[in-house]
Amino acid sequence: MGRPLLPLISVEALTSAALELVDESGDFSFPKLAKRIGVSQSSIYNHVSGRDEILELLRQRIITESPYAPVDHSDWETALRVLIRAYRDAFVRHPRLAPLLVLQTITDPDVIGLYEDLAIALESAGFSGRDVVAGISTIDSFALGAALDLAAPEVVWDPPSEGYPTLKRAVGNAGPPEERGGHAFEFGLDVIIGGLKAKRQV
Amino acid sequence: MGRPLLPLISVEALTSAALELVDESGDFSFPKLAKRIGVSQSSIYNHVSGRDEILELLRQRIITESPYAPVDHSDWETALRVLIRAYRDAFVRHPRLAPLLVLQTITDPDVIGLYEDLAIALESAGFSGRDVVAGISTIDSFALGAALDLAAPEVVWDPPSEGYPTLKRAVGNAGPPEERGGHAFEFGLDVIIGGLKAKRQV
DNA sequence: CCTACTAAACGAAAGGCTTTCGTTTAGTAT
DNA sequence: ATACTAAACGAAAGCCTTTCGTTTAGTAGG
Repeated sequence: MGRPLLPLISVEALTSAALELVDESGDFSFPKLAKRIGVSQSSIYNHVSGRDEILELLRQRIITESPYAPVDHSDWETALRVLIRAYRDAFVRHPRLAPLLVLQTITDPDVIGLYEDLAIALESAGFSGRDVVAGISTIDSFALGAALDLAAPEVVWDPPSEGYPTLKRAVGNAGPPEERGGHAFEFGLDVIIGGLKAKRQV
Repeated sequence: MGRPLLPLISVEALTSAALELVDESGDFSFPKLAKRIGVSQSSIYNHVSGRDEILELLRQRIITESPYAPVDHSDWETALRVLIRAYRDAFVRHPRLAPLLVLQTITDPDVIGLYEDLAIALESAGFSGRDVVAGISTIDSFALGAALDLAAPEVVWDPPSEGYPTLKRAVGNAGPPEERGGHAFEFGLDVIIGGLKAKRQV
């Protein structure tokens, strides 16, 4: 077939198709990606270096899809809330992407920029030295975990028939699944902010 | 070859070999597993149903490998600290296992028992209704994130050469990598406990 | 004791995946 | 005009998980 008059593939189209596949089936592959765009598998390698690069493109796509307003670092609490919420919101629309990005090293500047803002907010909260990194780590764990929860809402919340009375009662009172994730996030956000406030004063 | 006089494969040996492979290379596969035990790939299916079952066996193995003492639920703060630490300790010896278990539905009763204990501790802390589930969710996110951090210590902490001054300064002050994970966990644990304390009084 | 049945090994192969390589053709620059 | 690069293709290598039929060892029933 040789080179076509107009390129059949673009990085943007590739990213969009991959995101669609992930939203629909929880994963993507080169055969399926190629089929959806209407090209052959091998042609994709003319535009990206491989699977990992596509994963990083997906991360960048969803992060830039839900931008956050410039944060005012004089109010560290509000700043932190905005940043953590932005991180989580990125995954709300594409929950099944979260598990795929866990194993992946972050290279996207937009994402690292978010970490930079987190570091600034923690410093203006009064933390310094290794506590800043520890704080980022804690926030990162929480936000990633919240995103994973969205992808697998049924994991823990359906205990076996025998035993576990307290857990079962709690789940029974937790309300519908859609609401649960949202409330859990708000609750956890309050816990993190409250905990940082308390620790700051020590 | 037919059936041997003594079985060549046991579920325990299978689990041990898979755990070794994960510790060494971050993953396992049927060909490598079979080679290590000295049998053929297909024979493994006489003992387990497939890959997912092996993953659940691995989860159970590391959880039961680091048991926690029975918790005294009259002291909810200590109880929570013990439980969260137990969860995290399970992954300290096998950090590369964490990413593999993320996508996996939890079926192991020992693990669900840990969630039951978490629910009891949160109730005795004064939480009720959907806040109990939200609290478990928050703790779960944090513990899982901490385990993932152990597996990928370099993930975030290597920003590009240009920009990101605050993040870079923080990383520079964070000390050696081995120490970093430990300190981050202790910091986060304090944040979570402190945040729960503060929220309880509202 | 003979006969069925189950358990546990095997090899072969189906069908998935990522990636590489050589080939062909279109555009671009010297 | 000639070389070089870009972007498509098919074919294939080399992984992976899982299934299937075959062979043989042990076990239970008559």
